[in-house]
Amino acid sequence: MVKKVVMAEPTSAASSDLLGHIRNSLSAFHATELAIANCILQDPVQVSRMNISKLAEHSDTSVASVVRFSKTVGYKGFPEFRMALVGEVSRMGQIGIDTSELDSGITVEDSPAEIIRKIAAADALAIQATAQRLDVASFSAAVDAWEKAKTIGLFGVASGGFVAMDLQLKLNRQGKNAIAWRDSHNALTSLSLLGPGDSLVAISHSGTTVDTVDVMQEFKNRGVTVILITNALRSPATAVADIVLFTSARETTFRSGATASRIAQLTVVDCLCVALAQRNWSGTRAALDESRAAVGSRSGRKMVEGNSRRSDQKPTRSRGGK
Amino acid sequence: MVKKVVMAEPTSAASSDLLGHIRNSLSAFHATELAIANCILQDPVQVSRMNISKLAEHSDTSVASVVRFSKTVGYKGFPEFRMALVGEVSRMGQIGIDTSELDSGITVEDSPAEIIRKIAAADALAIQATAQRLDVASFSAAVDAWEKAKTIGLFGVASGGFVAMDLQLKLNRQGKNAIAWRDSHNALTSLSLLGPGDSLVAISHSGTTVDTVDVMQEFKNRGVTVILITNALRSPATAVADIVLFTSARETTFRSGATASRIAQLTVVDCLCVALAQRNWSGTRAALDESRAAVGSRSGRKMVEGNSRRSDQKPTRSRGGK
DNA sequence: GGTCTCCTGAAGGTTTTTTTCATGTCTATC
DNA sequence: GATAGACATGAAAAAAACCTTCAGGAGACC
Repeated sequence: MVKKVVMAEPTSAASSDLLGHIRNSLSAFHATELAIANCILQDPVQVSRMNISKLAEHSDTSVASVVRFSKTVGYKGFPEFRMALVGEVSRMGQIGIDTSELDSGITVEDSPAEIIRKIAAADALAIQATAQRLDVASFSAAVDAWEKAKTIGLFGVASGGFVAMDLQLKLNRQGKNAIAWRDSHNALTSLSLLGPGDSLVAISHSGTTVDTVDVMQEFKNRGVTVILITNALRSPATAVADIVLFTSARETTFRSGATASRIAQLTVVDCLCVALAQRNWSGTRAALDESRAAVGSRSGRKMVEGNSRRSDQKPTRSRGGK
Repeated sequence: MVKKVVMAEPTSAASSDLLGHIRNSLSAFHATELAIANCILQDPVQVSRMNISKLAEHSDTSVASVVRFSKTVGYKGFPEFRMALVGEVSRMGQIGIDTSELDSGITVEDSPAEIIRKIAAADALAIQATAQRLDVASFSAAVDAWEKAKTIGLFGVASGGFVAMDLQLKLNRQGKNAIAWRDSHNALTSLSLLGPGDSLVAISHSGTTVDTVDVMQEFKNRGVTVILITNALRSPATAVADIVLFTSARETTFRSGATASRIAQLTVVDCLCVALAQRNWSGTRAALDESRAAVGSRSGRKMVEGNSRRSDQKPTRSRGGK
């Protein structure tokens, strides 16, 4: 009465290697089961989206056979099986954005869906690569410089200017004095706003923009700590900067290429701001902490709640719409 | 007016941040939706094994509400939703912490390296989740609208304004007429610049900014096609827009949270621009393409299967394969 | 060559999901 | 303050997906 000796443990939809299991069992399958198995192995992603009749049709078998197959490999029925397959596929998909594809860029034949996928992959990759390569020492040094600075100057041209302005917004929100300039004339006119101990952040993808280098040099001459955010390993700008933070966006064809870089810049800038906020916060928090310790009820290490000071945080629970 | 083209891509079982998306949208949900969402967030694993009636019962709602909920968060129906949930759960099980860590946010004790890692992870996730759930039909509709438009208006306040300006730069570079406004007064003063057939892009993370909604409404009254880029599932702004493109950035503690969203916005905007460029490009490039085809180097990797269920939707292009 | 076993698909029955519709609640407006 | 409209909600009917039963048929063994 026993049907078969295949079997995994029943109904464990979680972590078994379903596809491997099927592949291993190929020899034990009958004709129709084999047809179904091949369909599944050949394109699990597609199959995971089919309903039972689609799969039956696609494998030139019948609905009943698919049900039997599902049971044979160890599930209560087709829905169970499909859920396991979905889980498997989802896990597999997690592993790989294959980066080789990125270099090929976007072609005229690419569908909208493919465009989206490719660009998103490139952007996400840029962020991750940037985070990975970001030199922690330089990063900390930059935060130090910011913390020390009375005023922070920000400079970027074209799209880099938007990052600078964005950064100004973020810093101001923290109560930090910051001014963004988007052209060298304005920046140099305001030269006297910064002095020794202050800090200038220059944002330049290529690091070759003449204006940017000029501005950096002038401020540096005044004793201002110059921080550069750039994608280019070596450039006129890196030569001038005191602290360099590298983004790692790879250029792809068909796009201005700067977008991934800008996104990476934003991420870096965001990290810096959070790190700065963290310091201030822990500073103001120290007093509070001490007094609380004095009362003796010190329990939580978590900082999340309450005491929002001027910070832009929302209360943890109520998210969304403001 | 007519039906809006909203909602996320159907059948995407792969890697979007479903739970984060739900958590983000909590504030936009009604009572019953909230009950369902809480059930899901509280124990996704368990829920992923329930059928629709079990979930309805478990959340003290009705099956109809569960179906509506599934659609609201962007799936064609409950099975689709459950499959996505299964995928999510499966991945979480594999990686372990991952996304839950994001919610804990950044603590005072985090080292700079940890700050970088967490923020980068959040930003990268935002991009991937956004790409995954971006509705291809809406996306294409937006590109259509742009292609048709004589002039494109762009509106965003605060940091959304930077995205708008950035976008203007990109469009201008393509030779497309575009104007970015960063406050409603300027925008409304220039009302007459756009007319029927033209297009307005509004960028609003929360979708609740009064100025933005006002501007959208005014332009819509003039017959302008209004495109909205937002993170909020339901908001005053989504009610007005003709085409909605959703970003999926998860709010985290300790940060304004808008940064991940802004990065996602940039990615979306970049995709749109590339898609637009591709069309123009394919126009000028058609000849070349044909000649290439004549030589026979076209490798057809067409994806089969029009995936036709009851089509209450526009036949979006066949999705990209994997 | 006959019989037996067991695979196979079609048809019908059951469960699950979706849609429709009536009801109640909330909001906006006069 | 009352009324109309919009909208959320659940019950029930309709549709879809799924499972089981049953009869036919291919291959194996005697």
